[in-house]
Amino acid sequence: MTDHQKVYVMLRAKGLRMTSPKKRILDVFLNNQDRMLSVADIAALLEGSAAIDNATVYRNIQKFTELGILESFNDEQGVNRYTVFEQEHHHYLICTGCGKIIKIPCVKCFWQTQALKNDFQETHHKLEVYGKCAECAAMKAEI
Amino acid sequence: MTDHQKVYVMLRAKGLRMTSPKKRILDVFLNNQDRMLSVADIAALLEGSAAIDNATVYRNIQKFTELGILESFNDEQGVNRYTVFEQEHHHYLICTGCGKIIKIPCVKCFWQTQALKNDFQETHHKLEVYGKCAECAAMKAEI
DNA sequence: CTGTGTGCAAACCTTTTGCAGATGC
DNA sequence: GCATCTGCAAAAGGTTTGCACACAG
Repeated sequence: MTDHQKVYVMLRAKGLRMTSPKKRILDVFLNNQDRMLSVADIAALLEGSAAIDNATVYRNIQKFTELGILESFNDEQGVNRYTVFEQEHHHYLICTGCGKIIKIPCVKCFWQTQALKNDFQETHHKLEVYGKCAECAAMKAEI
Repeated sequence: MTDHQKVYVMLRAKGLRMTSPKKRILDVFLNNQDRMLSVADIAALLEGSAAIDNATVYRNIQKFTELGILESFNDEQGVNRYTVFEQEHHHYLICTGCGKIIKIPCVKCFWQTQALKNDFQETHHKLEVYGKCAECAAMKAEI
C-alpha cells in the first residue's frame, strides 16, 4: 500500500474525504521529509500550480496532525512547522541555516531522576538542538 | 546591593533609565521566579494598580533580555514567556497545570555523539519536559 | 443527494512600529 | 535640556472562524 493509500484509508475511517488540496499538501510533506515546513513554506513549494488557500492548508494540517500523519513543532520564532510523523520517538538536530532536520534517537532520559526527585509527572518532552548542518557550516566557511 | 540596585547599575551602564514601568515590571518578575510569565500574565499581575501599555512591557522585556536580566522562552502555543535569568545553564520541568517551572541541571549532553556523527555544529539547545507538578497531580487525583 | 471541504473575507491574538508628548538624570 | 521612555494607535504576522458554494462518495 502506498503512502497515499494509507492516508486515504485513515481519512475514510474518520468519514473524511480525500480531495485535491489534501493530496497536494500530502505530496509536499512526502517530498520534503527532511525539513520542518511552515504554512508559508508549503505555499512557496506549491508555487507554479494553483494556490491553495491558507485556511484550507491550516485546516488540513490540523486534521493530519490529529490523525497522526504529521507531527507539529513550534519553531524559535513561534511559527508552527510540521513534518511526517514517525512512530519511533526521537529528537531533532535543527539547522538554523537551511531548516534541515536530523532525527536522533531518544536515549534513556537523564532527567527522569530529576522528575522523580521533584514529584513531577512527565507527560511529554521536547529536545531541540540548534546549530549548523555540515553543508551550511561548509558554506559559511567559504564566505 | 539589592536586585533593584544591580539592575539600575546595568541599565545606567547602557545609558538606559530606571522608570516607574521598568521598576514595576521588574518587581513582577522578582516576585514570580518560579513561573514563566507572558505579557498577558504581567498585565494580570499588575491589575489593581495603573496599567502599563503592552508596547512598553514588550520593549522593556526585550531590553531586560538583552541585558541578561531575563531569559525568554517560547511556550507550546507560541507565546513568549520570560523568567529571571540564572547564570547556570539548566533545563525545565514545566507544569502544564499551573505553569510552575522547576529548574534541573544540564548533565553531560547525550546527543553530542549524534551531532558529531552527523557533522552538526551545535550552537544551543532546548530541553523542555512537560507534565504535572506534585500539587497539580494531587489536585487532579482529588477531583 | 448529503455532508464534508473549499475559497474568500473578516476576525483574532501576539508582537512590532511610528509618533508626539512626558520624564529621568 | 536632551535623550530616553511612555502611551496611544495603527500595522504586521500567523492563525482561526463564518459562510455560501463546490464536490467526493
